[in-house]
Amino acid sequence: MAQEDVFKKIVSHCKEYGFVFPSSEVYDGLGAVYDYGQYGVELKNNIRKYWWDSMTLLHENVVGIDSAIFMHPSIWKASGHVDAFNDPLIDNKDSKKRYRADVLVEEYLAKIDEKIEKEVEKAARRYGGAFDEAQFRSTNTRVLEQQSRREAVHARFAKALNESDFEELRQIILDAEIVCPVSGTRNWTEVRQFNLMFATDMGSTSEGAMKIYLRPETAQGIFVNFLNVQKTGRMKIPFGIAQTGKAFRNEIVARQFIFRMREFEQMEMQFFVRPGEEMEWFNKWKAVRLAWHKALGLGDAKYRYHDHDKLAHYANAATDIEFEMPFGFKEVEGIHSRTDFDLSQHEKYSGKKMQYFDPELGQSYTPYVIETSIGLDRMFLSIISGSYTEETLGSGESRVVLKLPPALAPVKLAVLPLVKKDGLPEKAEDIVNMLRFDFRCQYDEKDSIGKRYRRQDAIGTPYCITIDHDTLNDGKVTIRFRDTMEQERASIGKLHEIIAEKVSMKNLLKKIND
RNA sequence: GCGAAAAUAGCUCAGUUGGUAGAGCAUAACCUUGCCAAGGUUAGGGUCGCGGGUUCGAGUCCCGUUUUUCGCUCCA
Repeated sequence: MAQEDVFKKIVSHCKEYGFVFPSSEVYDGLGAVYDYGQYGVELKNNIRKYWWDSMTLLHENVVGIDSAIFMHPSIWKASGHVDAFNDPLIDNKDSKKRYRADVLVEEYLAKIDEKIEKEVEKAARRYGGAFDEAQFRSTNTRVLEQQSRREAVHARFAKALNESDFEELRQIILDAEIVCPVSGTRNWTEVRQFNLMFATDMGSTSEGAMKIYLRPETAQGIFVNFLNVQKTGRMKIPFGIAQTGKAFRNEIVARQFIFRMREFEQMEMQFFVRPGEEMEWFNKWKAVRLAWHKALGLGDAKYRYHDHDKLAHYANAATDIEFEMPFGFKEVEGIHSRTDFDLSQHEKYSGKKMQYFDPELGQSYTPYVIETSIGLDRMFLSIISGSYTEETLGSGESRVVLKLPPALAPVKLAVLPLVKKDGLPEKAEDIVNMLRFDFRCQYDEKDSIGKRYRRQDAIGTPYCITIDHDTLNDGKVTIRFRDTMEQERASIGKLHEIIAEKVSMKNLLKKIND
């Protein structure tokens, strides 16, 4: 079966069985926004809990916070998002390629510089030792001509950028006769600005309103609370702050189901270390995070690291953990060594000191930061993708089963009376009432037992408990296992213990260290 | 954002040269069977994505639009 077909089936399955719905579907949907359904929300909550517990229970020096989505607008200036998320873009209509308009002009200026240098080199070779470079630069007509071209463009360019005058920016590109490197034509669109941050107004009157942004990442809420947590929690470096929450990006292209959404949830941990020790911690967290993924048991071969060659402005090392989705290996988590960039920026913009006094070293410094940042929705998609299985049974029939890690499954067990008479439903209800406080249970008496097993398979319920006529006499039930379809008899009194062992978050967490 | 394709019931799809909307599965009720789905009877569910146009008449032809998928592009 082709990979795209599998992906389509997964998307359909998510909708048909109440995991993920397109947002606002009755109004034709809203682009790249999705809602989680009755089973989706359980799975998502369980993934979040797995992450949260692994961070805050397994590491005594990692604590959590929950910062607000609204933050002071200056935070996004300090972080670089206001600049980086406001690129002026221009398309070439022939090649269909998109460029940053400012980069096109900068490249053009760099080319003129190259030409001038070539002229100088040529002249230097020709005149040998008697060459007076400064005089050549100030008198040679070709150099002067290039120089004046460069200066004219540069002056306009600086002004246009400063005033965010995109019409002028386009005019500069046209006047300079800059061509598309691919098509070689000058058939350009307008220069457009893509603001990747969502904005809204705080303050109820239009005059007093302040433009604020919906956070494009949760990390900054941790950085600006760094000292609050350090001081009130008596934290000593190295320590980490974890946070989960929604973030918002006005993506130009948002696609591939819940892989890239405009509203999404991040699970981030910023770990503060001594300067100079960052690579050691970077490597440690790389290993810890991969172990967390692998403990889910979806298959070690489905994960790989992808080290970044090109680093973001704040990082001195970065790697992704990629998962093999139906549409290829894709990033689900990023691990970045962010240096002291963020804390230094906030110190600069806020005017408040963001330093830590290290009693062991007897000195103050701005800590370096290792970030682990994982997309909860991407994690959800990777787990669904890795769990979705179509099987042909011995009888020639087929079944669709979500082989979810039991600790993450939305429903832990289904209680099924073999027939809906002779007191079996009543017995089943008793068992549900006994177990419902600890496990999400479902009771189902409709249709044949085989059909009910298939329904539970489709939502990934790891265990089915079946009550038959013998149960009324010997107090034993059948436990049917989702993945193997094998069955075993067990007494009702032991059910809690057996189920707990298999679905507990604790046992999943223990696997991380194995 | 550009290009291409698609959109009919919860899902998968059919629907003739334009003539008042169909199937299977799913769902609900009752009966029957009872350890790996698809026995019987009955019921609910669609303004054919939305808006305009052509026509006596549009699910079907034309235009626009929205959403989705694929490719490009972008990705802190």
